[in-house]
Amino acid sequence: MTDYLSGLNEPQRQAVTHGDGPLMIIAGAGSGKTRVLTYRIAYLIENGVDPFRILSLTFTNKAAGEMRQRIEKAVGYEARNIWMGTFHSVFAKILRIEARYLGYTSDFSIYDTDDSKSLLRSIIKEYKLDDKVYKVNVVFNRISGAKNRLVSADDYLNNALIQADDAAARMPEIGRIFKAYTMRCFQANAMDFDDLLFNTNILFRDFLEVLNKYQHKFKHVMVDEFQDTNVSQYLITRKLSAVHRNICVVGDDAQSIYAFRGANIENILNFEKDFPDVRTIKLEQNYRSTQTIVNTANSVIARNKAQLKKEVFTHNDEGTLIDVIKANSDNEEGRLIATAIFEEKMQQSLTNSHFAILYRTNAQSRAFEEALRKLGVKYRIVGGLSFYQRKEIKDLLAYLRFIVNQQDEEAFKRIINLPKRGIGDTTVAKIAVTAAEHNVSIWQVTGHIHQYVSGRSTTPIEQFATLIKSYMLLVEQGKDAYEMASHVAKTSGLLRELYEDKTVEGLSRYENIQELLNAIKEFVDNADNEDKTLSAFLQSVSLLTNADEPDDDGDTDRVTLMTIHSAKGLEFRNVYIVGMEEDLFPSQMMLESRQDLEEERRLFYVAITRAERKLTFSYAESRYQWGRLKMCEPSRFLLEVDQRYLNTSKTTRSLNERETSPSPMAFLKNMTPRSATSRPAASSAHVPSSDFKASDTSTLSEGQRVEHPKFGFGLVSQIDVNGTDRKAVVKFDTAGEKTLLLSFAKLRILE
DNA sequence: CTTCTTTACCTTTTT
DNA sequence: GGTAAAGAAG
Repeated sequence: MTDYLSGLNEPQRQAVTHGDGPLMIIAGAGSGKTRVLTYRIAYLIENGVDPFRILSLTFTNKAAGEMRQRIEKAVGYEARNIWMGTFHSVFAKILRIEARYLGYTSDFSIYDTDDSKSLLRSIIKEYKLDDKVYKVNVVFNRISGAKNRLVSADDYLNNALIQADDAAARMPEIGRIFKAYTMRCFQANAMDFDDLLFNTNILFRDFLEVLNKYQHKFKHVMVDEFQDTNVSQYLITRKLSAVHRNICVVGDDAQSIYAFRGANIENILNFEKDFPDVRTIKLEQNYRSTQTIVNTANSVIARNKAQLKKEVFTHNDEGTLIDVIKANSDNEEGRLIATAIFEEKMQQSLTNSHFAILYRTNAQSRAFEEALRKLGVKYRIVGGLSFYQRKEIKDLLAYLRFIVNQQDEEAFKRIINLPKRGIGDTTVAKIAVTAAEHNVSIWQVTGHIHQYVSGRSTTPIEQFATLIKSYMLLVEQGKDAYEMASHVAKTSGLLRELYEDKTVEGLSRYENIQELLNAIKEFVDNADNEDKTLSAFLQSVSLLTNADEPDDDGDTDRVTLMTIHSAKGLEFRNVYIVGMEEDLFPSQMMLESRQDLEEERRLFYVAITRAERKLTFSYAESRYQWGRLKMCEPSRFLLEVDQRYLNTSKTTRSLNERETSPSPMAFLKNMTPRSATSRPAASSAHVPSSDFKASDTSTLSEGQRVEHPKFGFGLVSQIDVNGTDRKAVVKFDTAGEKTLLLSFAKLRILE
């Protein structure tokens, strides 16, 4: 028996040593899931399974990398040979090998979401459809959703139900757009994120010899975060494991937070149908958190109806109560949290990396960044506008993409006039039309422009084509990714343009390009990467997840700021869940569009269970949104927590209200989220809210004096009309220079 | 064709 | 408030 097994509890040990046959592990939060998965792979290798024949699918590349390291510790360098990565990266790799079966070349481009939307925008325009009706985001989501259910463009068009749906939504042309989009991607030798999975399914469906090859190759298939896989992903793994039937899935239905992108909890139920001989093991003991945290999490998730039976418990100590912090504004919330972290760090002698601030949306990070910076606390932000989404980075990458794949329409559009060559939109459109008319590629037209078009702009176009050809020649001569990238940066004029820009942004862009070049150098120097071509680099870079961002320097002792979604799978000693306000968390959009409070609640559950020792909730009463102040109510989730576990004494600290304010507990109990009319009485010093009657504000105009139940008297300085949404900008006497944007309903006209 | 100005939309979450 | 598309002017 291997020695690492001794540290495991019984269900963990069973999961690790389970031999052949399907296995499902339902792993509660903090139950040592990663450990089990790691040991299980190590165990298989020790028992003679060839690492080459293990496929392990994880949620982020980083998770894969860490797991690989841990396995390496147990079984040695052989761990390098395991097929490990995200669904997208592993199947992109397979598609690259088998591209020709699908009519692609192995140099196919991967369109990110921006590319996809840009292409959709073009198509909607070309079809002369109203882009107010056909909103790119909506169209994109419809198409993406279809592909994740393995519905092709033709299926989509032939499906009466879907067509009726689209007609009802007054977007009957989505099917046609879908079809055109698919064709354009194919012509561009490009796949979007969904295509990587969709096309893998097609590959395995239509080319049995290919399916066979991989079915026999992978003796063991493991899927982590199984609750977040969609149908398309599930079918791939099911097919791959059909021969050996050694499929091991690990998941927790309580942590399913990606239904919005097609993840399907049903997969867990289907799994038992598809593999009737499955062995199911539940890991229910939490090793991560205090009893208070575990119990809090349980009290929250217990409200959900859709869930599997599971009893998460811990033998850890009770721990401290959960602090609840109330702030006047988002900025104050930032200051209070930053201060709390600073003090806690000093008192408990902790390091920055013990702390994480988790929020619902990326936009919330700003206030915390500012406050932490002022206190001199180092932090890192995961996600948000990632490095690879910055303009200058995408520009250089577009050059590289086009050099590798001249069919890449989106890359072409990006670089044809960058730096400025005097080639405008009209010319680009002319090229596109000409290409379509003659049924040739854009590159064919660009490369032989005089054959197709005559005009003044032919000279710069010829120069552009010559430039690209010179780059292509270098690739053929075997230059690696780094040599190519630095050569292109220098000779294309991109770097020069940024160098000449002496503004702060220009400087930072210049540095970003340098940083990208460093990253490429690292890629080339990394011995693990056998293929050092530009093409290989591009494939790897387009599938980085936002958890995969390189740390900007060696200083890893930083407070972590990120969305709850990004925090999945991580743990921190102290966790601050901030922005606990109705309409923010739970998100208004989620409630409106999908009416799915349960997924938001699972998200809350995930956030809570990230904490090991100490948890803090905070919310603000007002928040800047689109540059204007907006009033907020505490989240209903604060009421869903078993109140015994909360310490609300800190909610008073920030109150700049009168002595008459109620105790924080009373405040929490009285509040009724989502009903704007019944604010707690005591928060209005001027008018008890029960007496407050809004007057008819249809005649509200600038310069009028008004009264608000909470803020008292003020002067309307401006009327803000945004579509049907009319709001008043009111300057309040009490709030000093504060100007608030308020809906009419809460205002009473005086005089 | 470029540059400057105006307008609209935006904020869920991510591969 | 910040971006990106559209409009106006040179």
